[in-house]
Amino acid sequence: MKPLREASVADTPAANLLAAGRTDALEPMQLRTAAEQIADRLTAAIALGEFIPGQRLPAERDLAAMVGVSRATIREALGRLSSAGYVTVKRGRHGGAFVESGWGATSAEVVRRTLAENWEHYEQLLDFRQLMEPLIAGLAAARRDEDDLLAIQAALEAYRAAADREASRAADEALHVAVARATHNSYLVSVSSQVRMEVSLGFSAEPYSEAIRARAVEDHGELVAAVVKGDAEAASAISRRHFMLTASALEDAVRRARRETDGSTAR
Amino acid sequence: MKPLREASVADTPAANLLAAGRTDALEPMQLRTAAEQIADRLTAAIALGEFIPGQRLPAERDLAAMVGVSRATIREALGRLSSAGYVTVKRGRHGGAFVESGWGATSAEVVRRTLAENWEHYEQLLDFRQLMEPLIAGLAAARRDEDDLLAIQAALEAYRAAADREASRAADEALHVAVARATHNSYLVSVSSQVRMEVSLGFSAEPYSEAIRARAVEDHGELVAAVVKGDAEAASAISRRHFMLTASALEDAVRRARRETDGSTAR
DNA sequence: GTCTAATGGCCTAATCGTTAGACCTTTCAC
DNA sequence: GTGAAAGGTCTAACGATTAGGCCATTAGAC
Repeated sequence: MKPLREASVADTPAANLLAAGRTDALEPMQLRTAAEQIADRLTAAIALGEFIPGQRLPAERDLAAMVGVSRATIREALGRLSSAGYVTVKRGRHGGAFVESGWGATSAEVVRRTLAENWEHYEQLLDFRQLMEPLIAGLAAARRDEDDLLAIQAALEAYRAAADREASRAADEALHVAVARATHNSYLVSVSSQVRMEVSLGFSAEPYSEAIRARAVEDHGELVAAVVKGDAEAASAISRRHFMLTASALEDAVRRARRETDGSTAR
Repeated sequence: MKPLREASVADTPAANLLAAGRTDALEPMQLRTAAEQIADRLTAAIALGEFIPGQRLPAERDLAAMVGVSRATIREALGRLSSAGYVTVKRGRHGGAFVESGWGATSAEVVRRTLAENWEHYEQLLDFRQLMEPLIAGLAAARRDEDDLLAIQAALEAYRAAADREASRAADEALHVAVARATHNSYLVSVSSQVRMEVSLGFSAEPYSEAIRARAVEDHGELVAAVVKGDAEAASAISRRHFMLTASALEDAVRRARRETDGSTAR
């Protein structure tokens, strides 16, 4: 059987860092081949907007050199991305693996089912994000130096200028990385980045509309202002408010999706 | 050359979750064999006190069955633990791999050098711990239910009853796990556990004395009381104080060690 | 229109980690 | 002493990975 969980969206990279419910030292090991791990990395990179839709990944031979692995392995990994619908591959000169937009070959249906199945997991993920991000924002305000401010303000400008949804997401990621870096603690940078990745992979369609974006632009402006002023309290509060909003939007969306799914399928 | 970093203490399992400075998707991959991963897991389990010194690990054939891997692979992993000095292996009936006490075949000298080399890393680790633990304590106080309280109080009793240093560490771990569980967020449980593991592996000799233990017993008592009362503020404050103390003790110890090392070797 | 360079697609031989299983050796409890 | 429970060792087979070469397709340069 196994109609779902074949190459589903949240499947590939879920077994990742922070993985809730972890490695109790004597649990069966899940052997992961190099190709799988590379596929996970690339998926994560796409999810985090390091490659935006329409963009071409490096050539297979270049990827192989960069990652330090043979071309055959890279091809295996790309094959997975391709059959999961994240990229499409074209041949010939200037061919390559191009990031799909819409994320959607592996349609929303699968996403919805996966999400509904792991709902408790995602509740905890959102909860965790709402705890960490205000902490990070407050700390960034307290610790930022001149270089941090420059990076943050540049990222904010880029966010304001972002034209479409995809550019917006990439800029959002960059901004949050810049803020996290301002804490001068690499653990926080790492944790926040991984949380964003999991959120992005889990909820492959984060709610987006002109209204939401307008709101986000405003929030980000306020957040950056607080960080610039060095007002930790304010930065923390703004961050908390911001993520409460987006989280409840997500929760609404999922609840709606869940109702549909429960209606159409048994179990 | 390469006199250090051969099988040094912090070496094996450092490339782990939370790993500060992580996977930028196109960085060279570090292929890790199953044996390496299992060795890391076992090392972590020992570091976290899941196996205490003198205790015997399960028989190779049993480990193989438990982890879901062949005996040859288990032997490879145990070989690493053994040559790193974490366990010693005895043959014959009732033989097996026994956890070393003192942690010390891989003597303090190596530890000191490794620590001094990665000092910025450990500063960030301690910083991170001082941020996360108060958050966890406060949240535990706010969210704990009856079951959590039972578990926490049992762990506290066990800690009070712990006879020697090793038992004390195992009980400490259990108590902190119980508190983290009370947050009802598996990400927090996971993060705090991993931080404790890294601290334990990095500073293989956490300061210990009757005075320190007495202080810890007191702190833990107060912390648990605050959690029981549901007083998040107090729990958070106590936790902050507690970890500030232990962190500065660690920093002192390392500074002292560093001075020695700098005196004896020319970088 | 033809050529050419850059790209993906495909094949092969060799290496290495892993498996399953058998058998040997050591040690201790009875 | 004997037997059972452990670690120690060997082998044949498999699968993932590598290094390298060659083919097929395509876009741009001329």
